[in-house]
Amino acid sequence: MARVTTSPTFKRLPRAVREQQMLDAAVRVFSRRGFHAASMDEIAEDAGISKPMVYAYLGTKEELFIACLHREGTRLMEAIVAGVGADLPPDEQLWRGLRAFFGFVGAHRDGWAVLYRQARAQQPFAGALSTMRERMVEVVSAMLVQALAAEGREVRDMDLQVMAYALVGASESLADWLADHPDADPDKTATRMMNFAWVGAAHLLHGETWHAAP
Amino acid sequence: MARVTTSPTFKRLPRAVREQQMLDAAVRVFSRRGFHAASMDEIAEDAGISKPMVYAYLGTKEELFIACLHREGTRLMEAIVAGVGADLPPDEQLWRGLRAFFGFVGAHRDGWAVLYRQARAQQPFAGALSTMRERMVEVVSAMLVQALAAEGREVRDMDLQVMAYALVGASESLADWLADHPDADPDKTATRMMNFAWVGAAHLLHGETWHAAP
DNA sequence: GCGTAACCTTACGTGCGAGTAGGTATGATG
DNA sequence: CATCATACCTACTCGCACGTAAGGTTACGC
Repeated sequence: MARVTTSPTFKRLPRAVREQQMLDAAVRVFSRRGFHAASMDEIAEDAGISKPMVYAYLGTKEELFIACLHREGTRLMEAIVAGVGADLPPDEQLWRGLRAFFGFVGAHRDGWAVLYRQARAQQPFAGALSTMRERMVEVVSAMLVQALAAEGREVRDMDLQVMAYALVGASESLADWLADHPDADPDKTATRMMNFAWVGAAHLLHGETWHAAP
Repeated sequence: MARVTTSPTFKRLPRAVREQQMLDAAVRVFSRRGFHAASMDEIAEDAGISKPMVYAYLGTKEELFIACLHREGTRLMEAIVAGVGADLPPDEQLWRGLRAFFGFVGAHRDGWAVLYRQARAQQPFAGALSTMRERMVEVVSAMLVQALAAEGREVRDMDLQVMAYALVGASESLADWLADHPDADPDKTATRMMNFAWVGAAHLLHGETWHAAP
């Protein structure tokens, strides 16, 4: 033991910085290996640090994963709410929301999308994720309610909820597709989603098409 | 060693039967634990058999999982193609397809849905699953092409593919929802999906509604 | 009735990876 | 310069679960 320490090629860094580096590494490794197959050793190595540091700063493997989930989730939410204005017409709101969403996923392909896939499958995290999804469904539902109010119509709560769920689900699916196709264009994907969701298949087939305002 | 064998409460069974029991158990355990957290011991115990039997009949853990995936996937596909007639009008085709799909998921809640979630997340199986998904997208695409031909229209291949993808994705999402809500009714879910997919949000909001033929 | 093949078991070997013990450098503060 | 906290490391322990060796027991054909 007591080997001469490796030449101090890398400087010491304050905790906050290292934590971010670790989270970056963790997201990378979790996304390419999956939660269980990812080893703490690999994460530590990828972060350019040794394992006990990870335990010291971010705690156990589960806690680390939760931290990843939390950071990425927050970023996504912020990206979306930053894009969508509150008192715009519903189609414009939806369009901006989708645009922000797919833009974000496109910029964080391997990071976010696969992390999402992970959380959905692994038992302990399903809860944490579904909370986030609930929030998105809430947002979409609210939007739909607003649109309905403007029309003077009403729809049963359940139907609305499920519709919002379908919308969110379809978006997640296309996000997966986007994450797997590096050449695909986020904006184009958003436009396609918009057409599917807003105009509807039947009217799409009749030639009706929604498009972004010029 | 050489303990007196446990009283032969359970008879010896032919291979084919035991294999099915093992697959049943495997689906149950994989779905409630996730691939990695599931142990071969637990699967064996759940099947009422000892571990080496599982290895003898179905092979390694990965192979076992693939076998589950294969059986469930085949069943689903059969359920769907059995339901949908080839030369019906497109909306009727879609409706029957959705009905069959949600009916199947409703009947195999914990089994199929969670298994699907697993395969999507775990590295080695993503391929096997995506093959199946491709087939479904193919089917849906073909249906859309047929519908378009009837209208004398044309759409770029890419757009069509992505639309089919969105449709399949939205369905999978609602299937997840269905799997998590034991009280929900599969047919009702199918109807909601049909409304979302066929009529489109915009026209739904204007009061237009698709419904099953009486 | 007796061999042979299929069915089924208990009881391991083994490797990998989560988590930890205990110690070393380095910078800030008096 | 002492001293204290923070950053960081090497080198372990330990349990879990995959996969297997080696052997028992029932059925069935001849």
